[in-house]
Amino acid sequence: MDQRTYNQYCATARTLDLVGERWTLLLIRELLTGPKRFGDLQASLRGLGTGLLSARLKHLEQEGLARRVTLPPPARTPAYALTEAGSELAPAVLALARWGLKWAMGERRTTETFHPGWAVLGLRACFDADAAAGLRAVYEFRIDAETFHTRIDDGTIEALHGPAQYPDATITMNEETFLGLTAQDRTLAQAIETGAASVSGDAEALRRLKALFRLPAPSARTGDPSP
Amino acid sequence: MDQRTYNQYCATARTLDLVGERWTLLLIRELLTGPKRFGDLQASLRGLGTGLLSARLKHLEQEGLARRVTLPPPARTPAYALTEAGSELAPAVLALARWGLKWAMGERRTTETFHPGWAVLGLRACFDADAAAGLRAVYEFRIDAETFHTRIDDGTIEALHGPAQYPDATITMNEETFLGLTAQDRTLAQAIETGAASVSGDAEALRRLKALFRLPAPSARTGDPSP
DNA sequence: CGGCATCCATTTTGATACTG
DNA sequence: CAGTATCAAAATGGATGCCG
Repeated sequence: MDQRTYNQYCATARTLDLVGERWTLLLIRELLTGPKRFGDLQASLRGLGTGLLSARLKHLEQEGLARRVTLPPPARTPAYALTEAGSELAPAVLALARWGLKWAMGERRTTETFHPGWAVLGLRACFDADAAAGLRAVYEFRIDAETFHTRIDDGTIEALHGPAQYPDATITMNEETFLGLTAQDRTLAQAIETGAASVSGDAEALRRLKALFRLPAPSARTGDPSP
Repeated sequence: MDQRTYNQYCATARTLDLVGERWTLLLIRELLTGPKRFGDLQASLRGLGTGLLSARLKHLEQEGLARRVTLPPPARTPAYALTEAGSELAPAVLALARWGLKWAMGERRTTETFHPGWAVLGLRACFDADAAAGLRAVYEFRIDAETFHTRIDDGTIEALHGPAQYPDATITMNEETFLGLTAQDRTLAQAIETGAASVSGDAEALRRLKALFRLPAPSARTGDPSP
């Protein structure tokens, strides 16, 4: 919010003054998985027009949360990346995502768009650091046309859009199968058995994969008091 | 957002559909420190009109995040409290607050309002669980007319508006002194020395107090790339 | 493709007046 | 107090059209 500030000397309000406007946190969600071009951003955010996208990006740039970069060769096209300050919004975005996974997901509505790329952040949201103790591995996921990867290093995780340079293991499936996994309709093992998913690469890394990410058990929101 | 949904099958977007509208997260911030009456909420949120406040509360109620309660005797007046689902937004709100403490606070602007009550959540945001190992104590804070307290129990913290029933220690100061502490202009020890703050109660609890809360070092937002 | 400018219908909001 | 009703101002969404 630019002119429309909350005018509160409060850390939460000051933060929301910067990133609380419509679309802004979703824009940051997109950028948290790596630099994106203007068109990619717009394609991911149906309903956000070019004018508003442009204004939001300018605002983030002005406030030191994002900056324009030129993608390395051979792309050389302009893109947007988060600054350090912007990247550090990850804990907040992940907390919102975790809440949503538990309290707000349910069935996919027919009007809703979906991009496998959104699951990249889901990996971070569901990552179980304890389960990754002593593990060092790079996994590459290929869901339909989208590729992303995650680098686990002993309790830390990095999850980015795009292919990995040297993946230890690769997991491939289509979008429908992938949605089935996130909805916990079936497990990865089951998907592999039926041929809906395929894996390749380091056997040990693949064996440890399933323990790394823990989806919260979905709950229904009721009028019950807080415990 | 009611009609205006992002229409994305994504946990972050679904969450923001529920709580991403203007004022909503600040409303939840208020309720995270205990039930509040309609008038209290409006007083804390300058600029939020009665109409919008009413609409937001209705929306939160409808979505199972808050509910109307009747305050226990002798008050008996209607108020609003969070449900379990609403309370679990605390990690997200605290993450936004932590980000703001590091990247967005700086000087207080002359137009900005301030309520000591906002610091209640700050206590949770800055709480260092490790430093609280083996500690069990209730602290009561009195800043001008506002009173709040925090109950520490071996790595867990609860922070609520209002007085504590059996505080182990009490800390008293005025708003200006309190702001000086949060701005790290001086320490609590210094404030006590100059008589700006006073403490009473269990000496051991007071001795451990200063280690419990760690304010992040403020940083400036620049265009630097994320590391 | 990457972006800005413009126009316009619809929503959201802010501010204030008003009622039980 | 706790809200409802009302209205003007601002933000948004969608559709272009334009330019490098």
